[in-house]
Amino acid sequence: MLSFMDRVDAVVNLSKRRGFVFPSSEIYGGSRSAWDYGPLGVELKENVRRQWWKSVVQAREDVVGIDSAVILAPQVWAASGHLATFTDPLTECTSCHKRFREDHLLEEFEERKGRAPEGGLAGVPCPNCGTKGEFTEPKMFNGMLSTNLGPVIDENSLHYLRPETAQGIFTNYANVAASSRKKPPFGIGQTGKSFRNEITPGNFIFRTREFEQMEMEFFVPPGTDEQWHEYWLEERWNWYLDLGLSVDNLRRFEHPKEKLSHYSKRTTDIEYRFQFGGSEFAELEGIANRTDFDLKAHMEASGKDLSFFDQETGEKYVPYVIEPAAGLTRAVLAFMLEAYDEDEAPNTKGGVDKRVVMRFDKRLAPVKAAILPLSRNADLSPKARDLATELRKNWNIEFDDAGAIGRRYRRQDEIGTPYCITVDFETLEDNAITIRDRDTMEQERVGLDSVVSWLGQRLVGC
RNA sequence: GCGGAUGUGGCUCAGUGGUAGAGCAUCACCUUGCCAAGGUGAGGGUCGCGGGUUCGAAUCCCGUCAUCCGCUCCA
Repeated sequence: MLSFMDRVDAVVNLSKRRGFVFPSSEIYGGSRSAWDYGPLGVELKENVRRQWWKSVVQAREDVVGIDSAVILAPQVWAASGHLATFTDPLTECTSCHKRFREDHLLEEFEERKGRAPEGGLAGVPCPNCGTKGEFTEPKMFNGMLSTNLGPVIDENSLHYLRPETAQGIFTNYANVAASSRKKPPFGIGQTGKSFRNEITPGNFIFRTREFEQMEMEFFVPPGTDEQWHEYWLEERWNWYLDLGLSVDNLRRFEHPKEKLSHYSKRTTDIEYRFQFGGSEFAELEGIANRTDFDLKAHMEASGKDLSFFDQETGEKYVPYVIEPAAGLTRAVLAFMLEAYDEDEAPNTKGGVDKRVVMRFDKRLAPVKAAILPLSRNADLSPKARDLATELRKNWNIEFDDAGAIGRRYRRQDEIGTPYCITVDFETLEDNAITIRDRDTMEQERVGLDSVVSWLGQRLVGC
């Protein structure tokens, strides 16, 4: 049994070797703020995104999608509270060099002693080494990435890259509701990049300063918010299970009331068994009851009325919001870790060899099938290439005629290709090919005419 | 930002003052070959970067950069 960190190492190595994920800017030494997705990685990531979009947006009558800008008006972040709460005062103990949030140090002292420390920070002992009051001057640490818009850099040019996609939904709430003729309960989904100045990025693609989210804001009449919260928890939990995460590797985490975000009434995380830094689980997705916090905040700041008038009951209200906010790039990591497996395959000498196989759900597999002509024979190649061209109309297909057949099977197993199709000398006579299954390694003879329908039946929803 | 470790071909590493190496991987050709590690050959490295010592530096010294592991960041 592989340990978690061995599994992570194996996946990181496989990622680079086969083109899933590369260190960003590697030729200049790399930057751990972000990672780049290679030819297979981008397929996998887009497949995860597509499954989310299908499940949360397209398959539902009550949810529509949008794609908002990354850079919004700065007032948005003032109104949403991010400008205030994403800015933390950080200080460092000059003795042991641990960093702390100034406000946390003061709060903890007061909780313990029942009084404020004399002289502020100077009266607080370091929680790590006990040295009293030896802290650096607190520095403000802003969690949002900033940039300057326009040719002139001054206080008016300062803008922020979104730290969450959600606010682009709230600012478009009225536009979407009116143009799509939706009324609560209904939702707006969006996927895309977000940016946060994480203090410590790391652990592969788990925590990066540039990352991708899949968020949906579901607007409901106040009073029905708690039921809808439960509903979406269930819905999202099942989505991960359906795409192959094991129930043993998933956990729900209920945020303690006193530690909730500034906007939240209740937040429940869906966590995966990411055992980074000694922890058992870490967050994949947070499902929050944001109440009417955001819409009200934007009503007040913008002066626009974002309330809803219900014709049936004659009531006017500001909808409550249930937000399933998932990390796309974290989901990719979870699916990769879950898919990684080592087993044994027979070899030509009658024994068995170790085999690395990514057991992706077919819907997530970057390559759906590989065409492997048994030999580079002049009669086989054209037939094999024609088949590949035909199948590419529907799916992402690889063609490989280099090296021994066993080695080629191994290459496809390693990237999780569900089906390998061999074209052999018999094909020239019987017009049939052999399809080999990734997991069972069993083979089946299928007529060339029916390959498309054979695959079509097995690649439903891809 | 602080502490510790590391930096030699795509990967894993050897090489501790005298003209850069191995295995794996990649590519080409050969092999009628159905589950990797047959044959022949090829490509690929200013040894992280800058400076210093030396007749001579991957190797010694100084600086610098980057990565990895640790520090209440909630996708």
